[in-house]
Amino acid sequence: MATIKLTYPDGSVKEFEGGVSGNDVAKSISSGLAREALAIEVDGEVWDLSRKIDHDAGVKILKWQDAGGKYAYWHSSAHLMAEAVECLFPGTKFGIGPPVDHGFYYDIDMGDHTLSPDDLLKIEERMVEFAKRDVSYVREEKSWDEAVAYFKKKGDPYKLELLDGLKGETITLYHQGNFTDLCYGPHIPSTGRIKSIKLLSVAGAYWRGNEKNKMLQRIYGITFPTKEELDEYLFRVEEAKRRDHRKLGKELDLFVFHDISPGAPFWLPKGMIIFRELEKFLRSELDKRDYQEINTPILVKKDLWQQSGHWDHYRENMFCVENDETIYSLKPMNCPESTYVYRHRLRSYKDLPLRFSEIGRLHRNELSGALGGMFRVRQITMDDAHIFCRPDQILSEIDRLIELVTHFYSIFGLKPSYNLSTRPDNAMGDPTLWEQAEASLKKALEKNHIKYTLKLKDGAFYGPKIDIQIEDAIGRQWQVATIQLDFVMLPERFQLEYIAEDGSRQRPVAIHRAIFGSFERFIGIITEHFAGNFPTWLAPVQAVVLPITDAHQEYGAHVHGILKSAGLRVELDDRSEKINYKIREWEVKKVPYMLVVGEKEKNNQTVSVRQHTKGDIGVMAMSEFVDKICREISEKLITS
RNA sequence: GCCGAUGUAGCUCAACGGUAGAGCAGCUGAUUUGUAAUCAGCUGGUUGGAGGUUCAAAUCCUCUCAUCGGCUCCA
Repeated sequence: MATIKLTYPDGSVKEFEGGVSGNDVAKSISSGLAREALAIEVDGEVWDLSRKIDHDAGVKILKWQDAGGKYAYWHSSAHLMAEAVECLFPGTKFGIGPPVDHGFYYDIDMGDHTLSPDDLLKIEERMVEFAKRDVSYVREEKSWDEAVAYFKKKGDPYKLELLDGLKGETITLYHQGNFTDLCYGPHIPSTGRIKSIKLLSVAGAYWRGNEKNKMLQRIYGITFPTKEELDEYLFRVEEAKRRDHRKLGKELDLFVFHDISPGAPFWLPKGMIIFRELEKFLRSELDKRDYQEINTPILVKKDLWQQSGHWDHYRENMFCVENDETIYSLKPMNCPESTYVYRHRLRSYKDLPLRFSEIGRLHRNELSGALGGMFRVRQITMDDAHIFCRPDQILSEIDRLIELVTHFYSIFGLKPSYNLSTRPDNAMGDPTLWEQAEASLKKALEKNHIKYTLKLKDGAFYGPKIDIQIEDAIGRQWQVATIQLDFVMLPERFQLEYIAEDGSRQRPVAIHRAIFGSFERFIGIITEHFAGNFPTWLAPVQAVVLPITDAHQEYGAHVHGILKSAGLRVELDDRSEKINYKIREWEVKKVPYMLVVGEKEKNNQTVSVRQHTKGDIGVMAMSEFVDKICREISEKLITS
């Protein structure tokens, strides 16, 4: 066979005989690499190591560290799990079993049998056993007819349904041990690579993600090449649990939920302080940037929603009440009402842009099963704004918004990432305007040196948008802010106009934007992000004065008074308890500063400062401490 | 809404057909303490709710509400 040229990631080119396998390529580089290799990338496509390469190509050997390697590893793990399930529960029908970001799952139909945690353990044990056999994953190409015949014989209706969508194509099957699956692959060389296995949970999932279809049982699992990596993963899961805002919210007296109003928090005094600080921060930033705050009714007649189109498309999510034969609804969005503020006066081109901000309380009747702590509530407080501008002002407005958003997240130590979504097929509005707007969004992102992911055709039907995700302290991504252009929904439906320079009536462009997304969700996110150790400016109690004995209460009260008049949220713990006891208690409450005062401090007019999580940071003059903490608060420093 | 699990004192959990219990918290008293828990006593529950089975139900059954993990949806 002819020789072929393979290009490595470093650009070097090596010649091989045609039909060389990825495995051979890995071996030719080093035996160590061959041991670690899981798959090979051939011209950007991930292949099995055993598959023969017969043309010139760019190649990269994939190991566990590579995303492609992990995916193949977990994909193969899913097959291993399926084999264990089939062995323990013959007759099980298989749906799909792909890898996911952290592990893999397989959707299965077991008829009447419901999997118990005990079953999971048994499956896990069997997987360990099968993995040890160290059998190869074998790829086989079959004609469509042969594949159909195979799964007909096996009696796997879901696989047959999948095959329906692959008519005329060459079908690949993968075998390992006694299990055969319809699968594109790729897979790792053999089951022996899978060393550490943990089945995590079983949950219902609709076949093909469609709620009209039958619900299958989905088993989630994860595997690793070493036990240490599994332990580390499980530790990270524990860490996430430790940070859970539902747990911390209760422990730190921030908020609680009650059966009496599912999906709506009761804000406790301490949580309300965080809420108010965020509002204060938001308002001061928006004031600097020439926003005008408005407030619109919560309860409005359904006529508004008929005009906005929500009545047709969003009605099942709206709470309605009837009064005197008129149907009202609690607003699920602020936007339609903001147009009433716009239309309050005839607007001139000179008035634009108009930036109306609104901290609006919304109600959305989310499905009961969708609720989850602060992350998904029915009563939402949104940091909303609607900017009405001329088309030629889009660029500068987006530019300002990007500056605002970047500034906001930097204060919290959250890393933003940006997605730009463009014109979908069902778009409404002038295509030229779309093009112009998309170009403006791009330009604004580029001007700010922001890398972004382009999501083609993912915009709303009324305009393109920039979605912003943030990454928290433990690497999780959250969708929060959104900047949406709107040529249609508000401007057209509500017939917004401004008088242009030439006296003609023109349509403004509306920009919908939120930064926190919602106060509820954002507070949930930062509670987990900071693990409850809020920066001093947000901390419900910023400092607490701890007199050592009753003899120091008077001085303690003096210190407390000074801090209070400096504007701090400070408490005095004058209980007759041991100092260790008090310290422990306030440490658990995650208060940033403790001021221990006893005989020495009283005589020298000082305070002994203990910082949360850091311990004793020494004795300071009172004024020194006040300066320190006040600077920390005004600069919104992150100290934990 | 769908699938599965769970619901016992303010919190974390025990009791799994036979008188509901512990730790923490709370209250009372003693203790006067130097950087993560002083001691003693006391209070606290129609076992989420409604029905049913049984001589007897926290425990078994039915319905319902809520929560959790997913699916769908989404700020």
